[in-house]
Amino acid sequence: MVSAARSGAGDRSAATRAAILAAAERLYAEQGLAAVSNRSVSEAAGQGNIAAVHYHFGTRLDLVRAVMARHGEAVDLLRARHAAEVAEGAGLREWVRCLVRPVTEHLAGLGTPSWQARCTVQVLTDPLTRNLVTEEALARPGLATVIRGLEQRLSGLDPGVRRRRGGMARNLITHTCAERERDLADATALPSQTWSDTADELEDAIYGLFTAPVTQPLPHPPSPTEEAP
Amino acid sequence: MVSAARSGAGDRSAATRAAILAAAERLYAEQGLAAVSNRSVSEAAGQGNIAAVHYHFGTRLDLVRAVMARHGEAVDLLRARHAAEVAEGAGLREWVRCLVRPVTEHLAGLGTPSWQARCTVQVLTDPLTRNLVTEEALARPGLATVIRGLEQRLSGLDPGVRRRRGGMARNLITHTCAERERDLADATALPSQTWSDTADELEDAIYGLFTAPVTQPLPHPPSPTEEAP
DNA sequence: CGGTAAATAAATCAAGCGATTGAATTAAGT
DNA sequence: ACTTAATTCAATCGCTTGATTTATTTACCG
Repeated sequence: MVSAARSGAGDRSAATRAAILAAAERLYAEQGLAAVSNRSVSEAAGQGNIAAVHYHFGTRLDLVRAVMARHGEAVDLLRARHAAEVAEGAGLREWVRCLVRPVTEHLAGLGTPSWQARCTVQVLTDPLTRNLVTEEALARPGLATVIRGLEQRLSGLDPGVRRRRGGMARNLITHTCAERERDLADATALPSQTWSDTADELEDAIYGLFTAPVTQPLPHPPSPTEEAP
Repeated sequence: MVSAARSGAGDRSAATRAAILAAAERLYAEQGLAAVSNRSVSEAAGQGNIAAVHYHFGTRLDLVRAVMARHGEAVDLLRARHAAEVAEGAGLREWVRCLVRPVTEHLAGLGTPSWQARCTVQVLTDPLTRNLVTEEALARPGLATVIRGLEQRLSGLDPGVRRRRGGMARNLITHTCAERERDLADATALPSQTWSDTADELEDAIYGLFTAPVTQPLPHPPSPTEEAP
């Protein structure tokens, strides 16, 4: 079906593929995954041909995979660079920065309006594509490095609590960036916040989240679902 | 079309309405809003009739509204009760508790498996229904009381930061509960955490989030999107 | 210049969709 | 028992979807 071909004809193909990916990302972000047909993606990509998506990518899931992979690598390269900079003696704050800045910097680099963050939320929320993303993300080496750095600085924390707070941090980054991206796109007025400001606030929040004192849960009382008024 | 009728025939109607709401909530949670047709909802509700949804609720948006309204009031009553208990001299921690506990307690009361939390995430993520929910939630008196209590305890915070951290807290509650609900539903093994444990961890996290030190953003440097390596 | 394969276009298929319709069923009031 | 209204059922409309197949265009390479 495919594969960028033997020769310079790949230029045309690469251009259409890029157009399709950009169109898909935008439509997914604006309308949600399930609401967007491959037809509308093809049309929005300027291809009068409604089968363009099928030709270049195959099934719908393959297209989603390709859309997500587009930014995944770039972000992870930024992560690796940040991780290399903090090196040895870094504290928790620096490792949190390694988690947040790569995302915001990448988004800043995309200009306004962008759709990546909102598209990510849509893909991450759709029950059929959820796993696809998380698996792909966890395979990134840069992320693994940062997670290791964070775990070292959080070794005092109960493993379960640490894991769940990590998930909260992920949620915070993902959805905060998506909301910020939406604000930027809708902004009729001038933007009051830069991506760097958003990163500052995210770092503060996640730092507070990780360093918050831990309440020891009581051993389960007889009925956990009811309590007398 | 509707309106629970003049007489005891309302029993039958009320029963089917409830069945439809339950089925819709479950399907929305499992498959996402846009992936679920009114037909499949009717069928899943045991109505061989594919037009049952249209008859009892009207359009698709009306059904979503009804599904969301089902739990909204119950949760807000819990919120009001919690707010009344903390009363005057309460600290930040107690007000955070007023934000978290009503949600987890309501979910605990639903038993396992439940779909409310995951359904909420789906409705909240779908671009067509996003606003519908947030507007409805902000009109609740209990929530308003709790927000007022929180703002009093956070008066030292910059209003913008306070507002955005509030949004983060909302994200944290919503998505953490949804993930927890999914874990509970999937759990082949025994549940290792109760809803009360989840509430403890959420309170810790949000308390840390609200009390985290605030980084003062630098006045914008020439180019915020690039920085030399 | 002509051969060749990639890329695009156009046409087709069964399936499912929302919405609406009118007929059959149910049960209450009298 | 019979009227009457609420509810359920069954059938229908025009439209869009994913997937596939067949033609047509494009441009590189010898």
